[in-house]
Amino acid sequence: MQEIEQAERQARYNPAEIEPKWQARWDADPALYRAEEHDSGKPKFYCLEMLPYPSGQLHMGHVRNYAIGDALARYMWMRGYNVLHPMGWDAFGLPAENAAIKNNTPPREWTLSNITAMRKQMRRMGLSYDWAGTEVTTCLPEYYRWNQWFFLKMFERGLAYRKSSKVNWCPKCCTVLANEQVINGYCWRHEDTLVEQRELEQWFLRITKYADELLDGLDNLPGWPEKVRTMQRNWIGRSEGAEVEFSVRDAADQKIPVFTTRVDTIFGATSIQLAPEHALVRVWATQDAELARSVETMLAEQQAARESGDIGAIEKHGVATGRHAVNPFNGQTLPIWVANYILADYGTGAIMSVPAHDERDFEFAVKYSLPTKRVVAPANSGGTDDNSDDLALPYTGEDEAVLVDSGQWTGHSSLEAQDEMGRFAEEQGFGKRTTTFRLKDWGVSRQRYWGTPIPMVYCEKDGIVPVPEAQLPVLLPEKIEITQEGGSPLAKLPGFVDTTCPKCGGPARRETDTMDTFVDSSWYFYRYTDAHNANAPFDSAKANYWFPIDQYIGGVEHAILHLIYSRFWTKVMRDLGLIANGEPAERLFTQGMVIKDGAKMSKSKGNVVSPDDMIARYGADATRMYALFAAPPDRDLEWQEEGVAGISRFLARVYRLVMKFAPAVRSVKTGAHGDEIARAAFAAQTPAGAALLRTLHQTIAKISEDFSGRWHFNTCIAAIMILVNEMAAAEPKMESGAIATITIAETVCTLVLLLAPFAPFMAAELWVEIGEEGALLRQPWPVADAELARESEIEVPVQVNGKLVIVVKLAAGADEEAMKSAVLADERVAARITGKTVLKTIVVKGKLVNLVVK
RNA sequence: GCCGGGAUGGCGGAACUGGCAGACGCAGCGGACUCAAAAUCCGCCGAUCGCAAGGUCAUGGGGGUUCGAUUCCCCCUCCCGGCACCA
Repeated sequence: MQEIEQAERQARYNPAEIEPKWQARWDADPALYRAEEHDSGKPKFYCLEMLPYPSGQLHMGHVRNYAIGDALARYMWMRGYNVLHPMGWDAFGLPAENAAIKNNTPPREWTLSNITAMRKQMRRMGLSYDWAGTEVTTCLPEYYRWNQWFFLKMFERGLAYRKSSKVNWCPKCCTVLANEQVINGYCWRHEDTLVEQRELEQWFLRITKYADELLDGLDNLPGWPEKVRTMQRNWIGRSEGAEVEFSVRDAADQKIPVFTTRVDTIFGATSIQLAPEHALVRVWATQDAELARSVETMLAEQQAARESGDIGAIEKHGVATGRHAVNPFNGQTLPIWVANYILADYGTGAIMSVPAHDERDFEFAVKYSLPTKRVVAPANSGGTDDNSDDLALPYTGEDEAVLVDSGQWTGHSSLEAQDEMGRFAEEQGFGKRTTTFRLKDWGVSRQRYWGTPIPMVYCEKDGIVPVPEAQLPVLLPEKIEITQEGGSPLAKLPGFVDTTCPKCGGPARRETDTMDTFVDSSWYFYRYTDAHNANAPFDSAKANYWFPIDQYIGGVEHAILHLIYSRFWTKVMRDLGLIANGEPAERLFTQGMVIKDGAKMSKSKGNVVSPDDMIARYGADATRMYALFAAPPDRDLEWQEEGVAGISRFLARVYRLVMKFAPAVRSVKTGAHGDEIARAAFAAQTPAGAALLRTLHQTIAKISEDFSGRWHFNTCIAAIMILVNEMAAAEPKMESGAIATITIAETVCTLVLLLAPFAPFMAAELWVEIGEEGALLRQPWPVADAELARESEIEVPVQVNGKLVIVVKLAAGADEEAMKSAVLADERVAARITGKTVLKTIVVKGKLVNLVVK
């Protein structure tokens, strides 16, 4: 009695004991999962998950992300790849400052202690990162000095520049935000805070120089999700068209360039519309009090709409300026209006209004009774249109549509005319064919403390002077008081601000803004390849060996932030000669969100589940395995704790089963698994043993295939469950003897290997228990034997008129004739077709038989 | 409005190139073991009619192609995400 209890206790699966033990062992010997030397001769595989912000706590989104990446990295190791699987910290940023204000803790201290806590959590999760070799922390001078170095390189090349412009200002962050960080008018960090517009002088990075390449490059990234590519395409927003210069009547010096994608409709222009912020409007407003008032109202209304959050809801309206412009194509005079729907910062801030062929212009023209002039007709109208038919306007046309009433271009197609008229404008000197982007340059100045100091100096004599490379890093001062009042905290530190001009040696002021933290994350993955290099951001040879990233895994929320910035940065680094490739990642995977009670798991919604709790209750293996099992990785995952308990039960079952067979496995000579002798022995199997081996090899095949791209780890784990169920059921049926023992040993050994990517702690533990030696990650991944996996018998569904009647068992190799006769010989089939005529027999080899009868 | 992704039992999901719809798990029900409970093991588990054998209906809705459709085509509804007066 006591002995039985003793035995039961020994066989009880206890992750709280197993997991910390292995965690300690892996920590002590990182060589178990460290990348090989570059010249190892193995193929390389760079597997990367997006680096986290060190908030202090891992959440389930992280757990899911890392469970995917870690499973892949472990699989690739076992497949014999030279794997780089690093982790680091996006360690600059606002929360550290907010914590400093709240708790009076220095941001550096707060951040570093959070990192320590989260690193511990990640280790507890059993994630296979090489901490000592590759960890990167962006808030350390050894890292951010290279941000400054890149900034100087960009400045040299005119890619970093300073300009005054309207910028997004978050009153809660007390800093400027990039366009990418404004979501529907709200701050990306403060869902309830509307972003204000302020006119400020700021540093910008010329990402627009790469707009074309960033866009076109998307076509060559088949390994990226279509969704992300589409989002980036929309964000970059390329429009090809023409810029045409209208002149202001009676004011020879005043010109109004307009941008249009439909220059072919220019003969139909009936007014010019300017944005309220347009430079000419400002000039005219000084001479026209009424106009000034109207424009002011317009701007105030926009401001109010922005504040209420629905700028799209404003009704279109405008006001005539009383001035007129001349259409250079036909000399026609058009009234100039100011309209609230014209965007100041897109194109030229001015448009030609063609009511007949543009929906917005049409709406506007109807409202103010502006004339509508048709100049394009559908291709099938033969181009003879005389404006008198009743085709519904606006007619926005198509490429083949035909121009009417358009001077020398009458009768030409829209598409032809667009090109011809653009050329004509160029020849005549009043326009050009051009391309406009929605993408704007990246504003990187932040009026905050916890970021990379921008390495620039302002000298009264020499103006903007870059800090010489030799003087890098410009260190971020440690002792500083952070307050809520806004403005750059560094500006209040005379010891930081006051410096000497590197050019003339005279007194000068340092730039006191810091860089956007998206700068840090734009190139961190290159640093992983050479994390401790003190002389360069990284060694080019090392980067070129590892890049591009073979598999990048992260949330889709970075589609137009990090993922566009880092593509830009990569292209800049390529042009600097640092790297060979212009794209950072060959393949990108965006995992779904973790959902609880119908909403994304988040602190603010109060529906978070703590990984620590789950680990304490069920273990890390069960927690990460559940994250993979509950849904395919690309879909959202509904968190249900009962599911974790289910996985935990399954793992306990595996543990007991393997422990039960462990003595038998140990008794089998190592090296027998999968070799010729064993295989010959399998040929003489009992049916139960053969069936088990068949399932085993089908499972290997299924999992291996999924790792190569489909990533449906939920079905991989289901397949392992089936194997375990079958093993438990088959074993009692198998006769005892050498063959059965070998079969069981083979199955158990392979099962442990198959579990290694998903439940690494338990796999490592069981690997030792069954008498194997050596690091599990260095074991070769099992290879499926097609011969063993093949079914000897198949079940063939038989249909009559497409409806299932019976299922017959046939030998696997049966040809069409054999299938047909076997089916017709079956009495149940015969009963179904007596008295009827078989019109047609459809036989799909190995699949089914369908009798069409009448 | 445009773009992308979805909709399958009580729940998460499976069915990969058109071929047995509901794998695997969760929850539930029944049983074994137990003084009892937990744990474990075994069985059942889409709806409906039927004592049963078996039948009928069923993958958001409606059409179509096909011997055969969760899968392909057309139309529609709803949900999630992105962009949104971009000229």
